[in-house]
Amino acid sequence: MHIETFFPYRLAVVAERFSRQLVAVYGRQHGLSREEWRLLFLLEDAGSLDSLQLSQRTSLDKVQVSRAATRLEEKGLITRTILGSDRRLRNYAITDEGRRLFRQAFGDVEVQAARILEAMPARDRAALERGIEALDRAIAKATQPEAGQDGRSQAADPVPGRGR
Amino acid sequence: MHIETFFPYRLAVVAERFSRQLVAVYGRQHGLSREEWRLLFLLEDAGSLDSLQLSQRTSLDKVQVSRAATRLEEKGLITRTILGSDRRLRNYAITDEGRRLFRQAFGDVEVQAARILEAMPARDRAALERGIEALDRAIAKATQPEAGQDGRSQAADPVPGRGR
DNA sequence: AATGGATGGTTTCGTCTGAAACGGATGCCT
DNA sequence: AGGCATCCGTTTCAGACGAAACCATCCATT
Repeated sequence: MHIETFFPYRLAVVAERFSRQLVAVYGRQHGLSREEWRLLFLLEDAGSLDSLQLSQRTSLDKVQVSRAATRLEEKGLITRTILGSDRRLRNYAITDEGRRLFRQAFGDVEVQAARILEAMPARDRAALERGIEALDRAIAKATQPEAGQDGRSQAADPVPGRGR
Repeated sequence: MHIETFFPYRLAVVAERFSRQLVAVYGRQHGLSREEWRLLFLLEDAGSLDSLQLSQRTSLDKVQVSRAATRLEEKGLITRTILGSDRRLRNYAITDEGRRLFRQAFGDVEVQAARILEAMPARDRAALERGIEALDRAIAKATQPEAGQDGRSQAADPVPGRGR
């Protein structure tokens, strides 16, 4: 078996290479870490989110959110307030400055992403999008085998769910 | 723009989720880091490689190789010798113990990968493979030709071309 | 052969990361 | 109300990482 043809390796390498092209933009050029970028992305879209909503919509765990939010707050890009209804929770909101920075960074990232994706034939691009969505579903399916109705429950659970 | 529909985000999240399913096997279960895993993979295939051949065939940089090789040597899974022909170079070879461990880990990883990929309809799987290969080519295409406009030829390609 | 520049591997440094520990806050149960 | 388990966010700690500095070796030129 050659590693170059082992699909999981190909996927990981290509995905990382693509990601690096974008990190080069929002990271090096606009000074955001990956987590900060994602958090700003969510907040620019929603304006304001509490931590429960946030954890539902990100692939970030609570530690990552906490650290990214600290840095974003220090930079004045978001505000973080304790919720009155449940003082364990936080409400995150994007500031004008944060919105301004994000929009600029997002524009640049979009350009870079488009530059790469438009170098693909349209059919390949469609195949990629289709394949990624299907893979996502397959992971969910293979990871949580029960799914209720058809009763074909796979035997022992070999990999405890990713505790996020 | 919702982050959930931003393609670069989708790709990164899904690829990482897939990767985690495999790291859970060769990592948690067999005690290998990602870099150790890749190095063993190459060496099990080739038996023995010098560092030049190795850098052509991996996405690992020299620091990662050095560190992973140190750990693998400590564990007795590979040997590392200085080449007589050029004493700057190293020759890496897999040991019997390394081969044994890798084969076991590889079997387990393959099962886990197949469990997920076989949960996809065959056509989606084909689309995914096609899309990934095309994306790889598109990244190469969109990043290489930038040397022309820039005046300063900034040769240093961070990812040396994958020989093929 | 000696010098200077290039090449390859290792080490160092500051930062980041994940897992676990921690501490505040809430809801449940008696 | 008082315990007690649970839930959240933050902090801690040890290990991992990337970039740059560093050291050894080779090669080209003289």
